[in-house]
Order: sequence, then structure tokens, then C-alpha cells
Amino acid sequence: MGRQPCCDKVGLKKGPWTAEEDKKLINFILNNGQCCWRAVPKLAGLLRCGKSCRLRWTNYLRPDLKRGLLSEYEEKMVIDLHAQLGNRWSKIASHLPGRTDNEIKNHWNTHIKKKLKKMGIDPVTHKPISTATTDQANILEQENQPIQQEKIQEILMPQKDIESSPIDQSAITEIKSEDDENNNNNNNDTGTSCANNFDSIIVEANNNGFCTDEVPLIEPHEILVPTSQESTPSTSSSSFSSSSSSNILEDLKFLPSFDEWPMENNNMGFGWEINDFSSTLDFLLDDDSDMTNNVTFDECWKFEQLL
DNA sequence: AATGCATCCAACCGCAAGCTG
DNA sequence: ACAGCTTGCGGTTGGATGCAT
Repeated sequence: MGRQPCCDKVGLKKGPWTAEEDKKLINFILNNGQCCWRAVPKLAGLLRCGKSCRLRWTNYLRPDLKRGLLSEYEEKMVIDLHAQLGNRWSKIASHLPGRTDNEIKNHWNTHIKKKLKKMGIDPVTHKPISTATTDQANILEQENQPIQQEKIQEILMPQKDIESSPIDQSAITEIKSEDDENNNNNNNDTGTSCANNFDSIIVEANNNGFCTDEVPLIEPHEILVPTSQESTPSTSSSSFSSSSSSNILEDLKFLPSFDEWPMENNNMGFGWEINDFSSTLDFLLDDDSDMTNNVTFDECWKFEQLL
């Protein structure tokens, strides 16, 4: 028997997501949580396959995503991690909160690869590119190793950043062994534990005065919530063209990140309430939506009951 | 203004791993 | 142990955009 396709391809939509589709998906996830992606499109009223929905949510709609280019620090982290982990983008992403594997992969292919090549470093092996014979290459490699490392530091991080960065490189080099350890000891939640381990490094680093995130954090009370009346032309509800998915992103960036949401009174790790979104999403959701009720996320966890 | 080329990145595809009955 | 199903991952593609001529 042949492999069953991930979805029934007949009649399913492909290509860029529309604002309307985004609304439906957001609405559904907020009401039901992330569960059983295969069933999501049907229940959410989307003509997409579950895979496409999952990708759209994890890579684009999730409110805890950072936006914008990777900072120099993040870029250096990616290079360090790539040197240890290779093309394991999801692993690398797990060490960079708010970044997706797809984003990092794209950034690697479009920016970092070129930078490294310019510096004479093979982006695959992280070693100097040489046309010399193997023996010569080995000698050159040994000789150049420290120089290449310095080059990376110079080009990717301004000197002041290097000096002020308290991130212990040894801590970073320990990540792989920690990963391996986690994989061996804790198969239930390796991704989370890896991220947590690294988060603790970040936290320690931040305690020394280094901000890992160049995107300014917005306090919950500082979040500006556009309404259809108040919003600028670029964020007004009328700007939701059916052919562009970038507009909804402009609006979603006002959402608080998961990190900023209260972690109490829940059993899922999500303490946020629908009200945290409601004012922002008022203009995204249907008028007859029930989203303005004070319903906690886990109270909305109805999907399992449907199955 | 028009055209062609280069770059970027969201989304797709196929495969592998993990889970369940 | 096995087969089928779901989810996650990494490689690749192609449309959108920017830039140079």
C-alpha cells in the first residue's frame, strides 16, 4: 500500500495565506489550542492541509515570534551552534527564543553563508577554504584557526559588543553535550529542556548587563492596540487585502509575547487570556465572535473533547 | 518609465521519527 | 513486531520586492 498523502490535495488551497485565512486560523487556535493539525483546517473552515496550517502558525502567526533581522549577537549564536550541530535548524532555533527554524535557515542561506565565504571560511565545515593539498590544508587550518575565529568576531560583532558580551563561550560549547545528555536522559521533552538550559545561560548573561534582544521589549501596559478607528492606514482593518498576508503581521506585532504573559493559574504553561488578544483581534475576528468574553486559554481547550 | 537581474523569504515537498493500536 | 497515521524537520522553490541599467 502506498503512502497516504498528508492531506487530500483535491480542492485544497496552496500558496500565500490571505488575511481571512489567518483570522480563521488564529481564531481557531485561540479557542482550541494547538492540537491534531490534520483536523484543524476542517474545523477552522480552511481549505488548507493541516501541515500548511501548522507551518503558518509556527512560522508566522505565533505571538511569541520575534520579528526583524537577526541581531549580530543572534547571528554569532547561529554560527556557533551551526558549527556544533550542523543543519539541525530546529535545534538551533530552540536556543534562540522567538526565532523559527525556517527563519534561521533562511538567514543562514541568504546572509551568513555569504559572510563566511567572504571571510574564507567554509560554511559547512567552519574551516578555512583552501585549494592547497590536504597536508597543506591541514597545516593552514591549524595556523589559521585562531585568526578565523578572530575574523568572525570582528566582522560579526563590533569590538564593544565582544567586550561587553558576558556570554561564556564555554557555556555555548557545552550546549551540544547538554543536548546529548538531554536526549539520553529526557526523551519526553528534549526541545524544551534544551531551550530552558540555554535560557538560563541567557538569563545569567542578562544579569551581567547584556541585552540579548535588540528588539525593545514592550511592557504589557505599553502595548498600543490599534483599533479600526484609531489605526494608521497601514494597520487599518481596511488594509486587509485578500492578496496580502503582510498586513496581518503588521497588526500582530502588537501582541504581547508569550514571555510577557502571566504564568499563573494554568496547567499548560500559558497563562494568557483571550482578553489579552481581544482588543487587538477585535478587528481581525468576526463581529459575532465570542472572543471578547473573559475566557482563559486552557478553558478554551475544547478540541480534545471534540475528538 | 521599462526592463532585467539579484535577493529575500514564505510556503511547499518529501522523508524520517515517534506514537498508537 | 508490524503497519498506519501524525508530526516535525530540512531542502528546495517560486513569487514578491529591490536595485541597477
